[in-house]
Amino acid sequence: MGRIVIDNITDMNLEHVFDCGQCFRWNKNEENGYTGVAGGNACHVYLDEDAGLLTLNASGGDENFWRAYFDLDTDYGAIKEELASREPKIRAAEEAGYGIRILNQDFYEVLISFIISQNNNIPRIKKCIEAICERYGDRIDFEGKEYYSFPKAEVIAKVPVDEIAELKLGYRSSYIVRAARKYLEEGVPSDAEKVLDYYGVGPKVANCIKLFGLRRLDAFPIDTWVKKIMNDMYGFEENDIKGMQSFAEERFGENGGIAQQYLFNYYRNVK
DNA sequence: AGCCAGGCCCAAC
DNA sequence: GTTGGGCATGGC
Repeated sequence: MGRIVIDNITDMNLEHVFDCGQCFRWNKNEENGYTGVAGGNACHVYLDEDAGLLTLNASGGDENFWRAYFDLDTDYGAIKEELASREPKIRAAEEAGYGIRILNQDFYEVLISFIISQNNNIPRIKKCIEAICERYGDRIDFEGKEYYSFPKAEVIAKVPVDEIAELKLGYRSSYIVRAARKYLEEGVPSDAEKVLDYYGVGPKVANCIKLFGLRRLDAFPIDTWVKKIMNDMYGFEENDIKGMQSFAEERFGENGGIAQQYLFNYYRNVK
């Protein structure tokens, strides 16, 4: 598909985009960029922040696809100002995580990925997802190397649970197959609250799916890290999930999910 | 070695 | 409606 160069890029930093826990299939490459797979396309991406140039070298996907995927038409500078005006203490987290953008990912890929994420750590989540892709995804040959798409729901839905369990997914194996089947029947939910109807999806994973898979930017996922943050920064007891949710609603509002990404990045990668 | 990880299900209160 | 044990696996 060749190279795509997009100019006028501001408020973007690849490390922060890919290392804030929203996606699992992008890794640093040897040319100071990142390589990953999205929408069935393998892609190398590079950013010259000073020049404001984003360069993509992908096996597929046109500029419109990648522009949407990387959320290039959202003004994050304005969002950061709005959040900080309502809750000044977030400024430090915004600065530490400058250039985070909420990717527009495929709902079903997000659904399966965050089912895998539960009670799991990020390095192992990435390994589990790559294992599923290599085993059940479509091979993508690109520049002499092999990549794999995220497997279609049609494929996963037919896999016996004990077979997919060979990939060391633990008790999540059955959740995954059941989720693929449900998604095949129902498609992308029209009501975001319905993600909770998936077996194996609880409040935290549901909020991740809403935020990353349905672009519900107000969704505020509370995991073990955010509990620590909310305790440290705002004095909440670690089991006071309701208090934290309503605080996020009131203080961060429609951009609560973006605020959460800054905070999550801040505590995992800085503090 | 032992605690913990982007938690959830289910039974028992 | 809330609370706590159990859960597969491996990173650190």
